Amino acid sequence: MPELPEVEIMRRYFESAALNKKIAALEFHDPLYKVFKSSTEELNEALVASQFIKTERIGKYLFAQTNRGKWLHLHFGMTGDLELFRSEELPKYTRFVFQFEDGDKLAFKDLRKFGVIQIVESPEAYQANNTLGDDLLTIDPQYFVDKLSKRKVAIKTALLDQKYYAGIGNWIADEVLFNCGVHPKKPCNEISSTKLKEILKDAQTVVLEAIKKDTHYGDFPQNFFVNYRKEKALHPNHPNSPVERMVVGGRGTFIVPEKQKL
DNA sequence: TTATATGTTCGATA
DNA sequence: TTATCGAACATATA
Repeated sequence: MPELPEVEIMRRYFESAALNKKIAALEFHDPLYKVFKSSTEELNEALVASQFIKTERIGKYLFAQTNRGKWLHLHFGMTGDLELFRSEELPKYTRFVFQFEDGDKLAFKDLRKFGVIQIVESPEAYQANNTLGDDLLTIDPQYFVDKLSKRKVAIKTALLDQKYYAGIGNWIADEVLFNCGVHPKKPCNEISSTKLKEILKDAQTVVLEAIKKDTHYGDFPQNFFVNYRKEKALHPNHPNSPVERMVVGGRGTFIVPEKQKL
């Protein structure tokens, strides 16, 4: 479920589901240990009998601090999600469960297992060790221009890179490039500073609106381009220019040809 | 059966 | 050394 807006919505869900509740036990349900980047011992040590006191989000990365100081880091990959439940039966694709003292259980579900669960010292330490940029919403326009204006990569590829600004994913990149009328394969160094600033501004606007409307994947505001993000779809403003699919940076990419030219 | 899917990482190549 | 590219990861659905 996870680009920046969805992770922000998940952060709020996590807070309402888990904050200030004592953790009674943990359950591990991923036999291949793909999503656990910390050992079961380390997770138990840091989490059992403690409680979460605050959360933080950087781009698509969610962090929660325990009252014992350590931070839990959650990443949702392509298909990660959280679900509060009380039944005996596990929600489908559950990989991990927090059992709380009050009987609530919080499942980390992840069909494709691209997600991550681990204990870290702090969000800042994680950022430094993994070359993760600051959250997209806090990025300064001049910094954005400085980081992009000399690169030769396709603009879409650069937008998906989390190194300098974190949070843009595949549909948001397409959304923003459509809004700004930029072809995804356009090399960064051929785009004016003014246009780059417009791209940043639009990305932030899209993200804020998606958060405000409580957007979940497959359920976007009507005016979003993502609703037409499939081959041959007709956007109402461009009835004579059906949506075209291509691959940019290894990702499926959708454009309206008459609006986004190379 | 083949292609595609909300993401990231790592090895190869330029 | 740095920048970029492409494959790989795991699983379901069209």
